[in-house]
Amino acid sequence: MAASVQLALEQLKMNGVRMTPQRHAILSYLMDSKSHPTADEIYKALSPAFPSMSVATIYNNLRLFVEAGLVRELTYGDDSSRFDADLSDHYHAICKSCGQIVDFGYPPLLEVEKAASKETGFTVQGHRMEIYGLCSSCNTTAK
Amino acid sequence: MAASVQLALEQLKMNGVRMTPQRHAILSYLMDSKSHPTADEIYKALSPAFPSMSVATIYNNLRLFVEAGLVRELTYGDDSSRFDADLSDHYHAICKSCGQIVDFGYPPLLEVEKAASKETGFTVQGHRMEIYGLCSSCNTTAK
DNA sequence: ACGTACAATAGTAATAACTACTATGAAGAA
DNA sequence: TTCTTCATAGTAGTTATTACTATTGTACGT
Repeated sequence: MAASVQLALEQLKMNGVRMTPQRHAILSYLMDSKSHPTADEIYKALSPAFPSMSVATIYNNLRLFVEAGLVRELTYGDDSSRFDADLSDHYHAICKSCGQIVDFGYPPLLEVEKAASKETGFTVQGHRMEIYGLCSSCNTTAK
Repeated sequence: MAASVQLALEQLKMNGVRMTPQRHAILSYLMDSKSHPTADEIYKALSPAFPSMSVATIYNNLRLFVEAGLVRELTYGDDSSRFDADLSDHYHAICKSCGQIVDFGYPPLLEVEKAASKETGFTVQGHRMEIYGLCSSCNTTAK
């Protein structure tokens, strides 16, 4: 885990991006976390270690990571963006009750991309797919 | 088209929802439009006919329609929500350059829902899928 | 090690989408 | 027509995110 953070930062350094403690902390947190945190959650999580860190720094770095292709931004419905540093092929299942996001694997939907390209004339670059429902714990708790 | 607006409003009336000119106009506009407008676009489009209409009214009614299942809310990335009154089974292709949203048909991805349910333990209620890329006109214009 | 250049940070102000609130006005039943 | 109640307009408030600027810190060259 920590190794790939180093690797990612090396890769950034090539483009004139400097390595700062804050940047390192944000990326590490994202890569270690499986919970697809929001900017605010990252802010709160790192506040103890960086009491003077600004929210703007979080946003700046998240945007940087997204532009560098190290992190993916998820815009799920009503509230704030979530961020995912897991670049492997996977999709998300989102609980409508508790908001939890769970990863699941499935072969990429290339068929759909092809069909869409044919029907719309688009040059397809990618797609996004999510499953909505109730997670197992919400399912047993709620009626 | 106009007939189904009437039908929809009849259906709403059963739940104590009144039929107002503004409400009618918003729903008609949505049902006639194929462009998946934002709240602000609807506001601007109806302003000539309803110069005194409030943005709050737009949002109130959109929420009402969404809760009644007459309209679907699309949260595409950075900017504001878009709304779609086409309830038939279809997906969206979104141009990364101009932001245009084009409908395309494809059989519902029930296989994925089943697989996700099996892997995550979710009770699946639905899914969302979009294709991202360049529309045909942006593709020829841009390099 | 030291100095320098320039990117990054902190802090705050600004923006934008959306929601909450309240007094007035209109739908629709009796 | 009259009354009840929901809807609207207008505005103030909230929240996520961005813009801006002075200061700080990184990393490269020496």
